[in-house]
Amino acid sequence: MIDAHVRTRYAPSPTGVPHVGNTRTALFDYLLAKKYGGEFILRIEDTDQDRFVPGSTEKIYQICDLLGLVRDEDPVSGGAYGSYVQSERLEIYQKYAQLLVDIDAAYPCFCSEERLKSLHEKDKFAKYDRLCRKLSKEEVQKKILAGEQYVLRVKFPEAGFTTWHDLVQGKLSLPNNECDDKVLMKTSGIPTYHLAVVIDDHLMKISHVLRGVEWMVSTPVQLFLFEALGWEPPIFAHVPLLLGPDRSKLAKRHGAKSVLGYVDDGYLPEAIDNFLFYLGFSYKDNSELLTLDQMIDIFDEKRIQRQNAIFDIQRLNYLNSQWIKKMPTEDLFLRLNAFIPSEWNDEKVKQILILVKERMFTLRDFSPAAEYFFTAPAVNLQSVLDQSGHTEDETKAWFKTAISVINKLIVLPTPPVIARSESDAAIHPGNSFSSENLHLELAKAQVTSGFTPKEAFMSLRVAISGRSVTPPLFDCMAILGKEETLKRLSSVFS
RNA sequence: GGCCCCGUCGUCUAGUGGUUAGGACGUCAGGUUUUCAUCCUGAAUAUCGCGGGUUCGAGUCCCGCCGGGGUCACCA
Repeated sequence: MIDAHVRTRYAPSPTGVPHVGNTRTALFDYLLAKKYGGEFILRIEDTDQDRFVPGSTEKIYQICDLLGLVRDEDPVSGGAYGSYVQSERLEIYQKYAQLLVDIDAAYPCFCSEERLKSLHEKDKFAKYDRLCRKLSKEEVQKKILAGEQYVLRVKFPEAGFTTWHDLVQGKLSLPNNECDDKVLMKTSGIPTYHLAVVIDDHLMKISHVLRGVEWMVSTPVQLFLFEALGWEPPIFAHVPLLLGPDRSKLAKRHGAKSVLGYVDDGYLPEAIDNFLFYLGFSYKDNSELLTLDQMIDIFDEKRIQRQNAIFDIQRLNYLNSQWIKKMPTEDLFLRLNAFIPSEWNDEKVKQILILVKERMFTLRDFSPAAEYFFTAPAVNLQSVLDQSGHTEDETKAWFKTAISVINKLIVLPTPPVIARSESDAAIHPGNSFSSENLHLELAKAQVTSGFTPKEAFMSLRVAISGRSVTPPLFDCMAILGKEETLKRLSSVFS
């Protein structure tokens, strides 16, 4: 239970489209804020001008929108503590950087890139040797006057431990000599993460910093800064990472996609939310379909998993297929739009969807499973014969029978509704062209045909669809319509 | 390599000293079906990373080891 007013923030860098691991942290940020009736804030951390990728900020908004992560404050709609873009807050950082120098918590460092590089060449894991920390005020003054370039480094304690209580990790205690004097301000006058994050989190009144465990070991530096500035630090919560199948931090090389990529692949945002939630959290058997609001209720910061989770696409597939099945056909139809040719008739698509949704894992599965309804397949006689198990003449006779049976059924002005849809046979009298009557009449004919049900119906299936795997045969015929069904059946032997 | 975190079926996990170590995904088999999928039923898969303790009793507590991960940038 948390008493304080909760304000969390998702603070991505616009260095590309964040992958799902990063997005999961955003989900947890959102959940924590909403669980306690607080605010969820989006801040763009664009202090690395070199790695900036145009367009990423928009992609970040898109991802949040898709997943339903509603922001209370962000760069677009603003808020009481803006700007929410770090590059627009440079004067603020400069002011506090100066303050840190004044209170002797930071110092200018004139070391050249070459010197730093040589330090690392000698020892791959070398820390900054704090050379400039020993410079006298006069020496510093002289160098600055001489126009020497410098960065600002934190004057981090050389000994002792930094201890804090992490919401997820529990009590953490790191030896101070493991941290060196991190750069706070680059020569460009732009702050590094360590400085900017502390200032922003304080100024924006962030109560809980939820971020990936990769930040755990740099927390002492930030804690030191909070203390130096006389500010109350937020509560830190370091959440585990998402790992690729090879167990290393999920990355592009694993084919790690962004939420946008998965949506493109036909995954529903609802399923992605659900999937991300279960990766690192458990509720019942971890397979129930949960809405965002339900996740808010269920979420408990104390129960966030501590071990890294491996991204398993099969679980996403499962959740996605379940969401597809659960979703009303009308709603699902709306989602399908981007995945089907625009010339396909809406009503027909909906009818097919009722049949096909049971068999879909992603929205992309629809189109290949539906195309023969719109385009007559090329059917070769041999494949029909393979299914019928009879000679060409016998098969031809069976088809003739089937055709005449179908011919007797009358097409009503109302569309032939398939068996599984909301409508029922009542509005379709016994002699009408409907799935149910097709079933009844063709089954009767099959009995006297000398064909087994399998032979009789599989051959018809191949004839109308060109394939041996389709939804129930009579439903398919009903959707195809009497005319088209007959056309396809007769064309086999013409 | 130093430091830190983690370690229960392939995967997500339940488990807070006494359980036949449970569930779900996946896998396999059977049932249903004219096919596939759905659905239903069932099965296999975990010497709880390993080794020592503590205890009448340990997945649960302690120690050591091993394994995995993270981090050690004027990147976040």
